[in-house]
Amino acid sequence: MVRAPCCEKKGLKKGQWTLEEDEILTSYINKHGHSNWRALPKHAGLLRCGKSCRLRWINYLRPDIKRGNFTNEEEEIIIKMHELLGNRWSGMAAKLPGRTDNEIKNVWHTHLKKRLLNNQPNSNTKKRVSKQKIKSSNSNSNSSTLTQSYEPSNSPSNYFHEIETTSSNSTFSSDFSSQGKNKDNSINCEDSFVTMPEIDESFWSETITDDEISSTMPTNSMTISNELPNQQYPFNNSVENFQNTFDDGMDFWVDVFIRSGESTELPEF
DNA sequence: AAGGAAATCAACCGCCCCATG
DNA sequence: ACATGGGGCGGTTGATTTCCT
Repeated sequence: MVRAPCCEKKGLKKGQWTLEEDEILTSYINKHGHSNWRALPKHAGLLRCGKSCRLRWINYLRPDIKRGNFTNEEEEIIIKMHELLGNRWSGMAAKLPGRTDNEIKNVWHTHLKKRLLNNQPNSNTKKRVSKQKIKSSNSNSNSSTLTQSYEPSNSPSNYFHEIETTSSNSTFSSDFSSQGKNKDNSINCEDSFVTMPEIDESFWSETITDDEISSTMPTNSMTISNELPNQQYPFNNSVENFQNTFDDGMDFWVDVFIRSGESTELPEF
């Protein structure tokens, strides 16, 4: 049986979004939400496929999107999560607030993969400066709704504070093939753990300078200084919070991985 | 300065999973 | 149990930008 195309192909616009389209979509979603992507373009008056609208919103128009170059720490996180999850871009995006799976995927394919192949510790040495594309009719000029300047965020690694790298002896299966969809939280993890809090938007709002980053973040280490204030590491050991935090299997494995720090005993895929 | 090569990234495509009837 | 529709995901493409000679 052949499935019907997701949307009527005829008469639908493709390619770059215009500022006007962006505004229409943003306005509509702000007003009505996006309960039905397929019906959305019709109701909003857009000549776009519902999927295209969804993608545009998720990857670009969403208010919580974080633009700009990835920090070294974010790249390190991506590399490490890729070791754990493979090409589970959405899983990685879930742990990098403000970043989209598409963006992570692009970063991986453009320079992280090459960096690993070349065994380079830092890709920024040759990384091109990301500039907003200037197109006459292009939505990329929609700075009215999006923050174009990138502020170096507070370190995500702060949340991985004091991870015991020797605690990698957690007894878990190496089968990750179904973790993404696994809703069963009854995974037994009796070894040492800490609660990984959800990273809220305020996490990204604080800015630090590059110098601060470099002084608190050794290039090749996920461990950061103990001298930073405690509130930067909102961990506690509550089992209750632990259970609430791990809403799905993916979160669990990501956090197990993160806690394991530099462990070399990663599962193979 | 010009032109080609390489890199980047937004967007599309098609498949898969899940919810629903 | 099965069919169907919708959402989500990962792979890929192609336009654009930047670098290099």
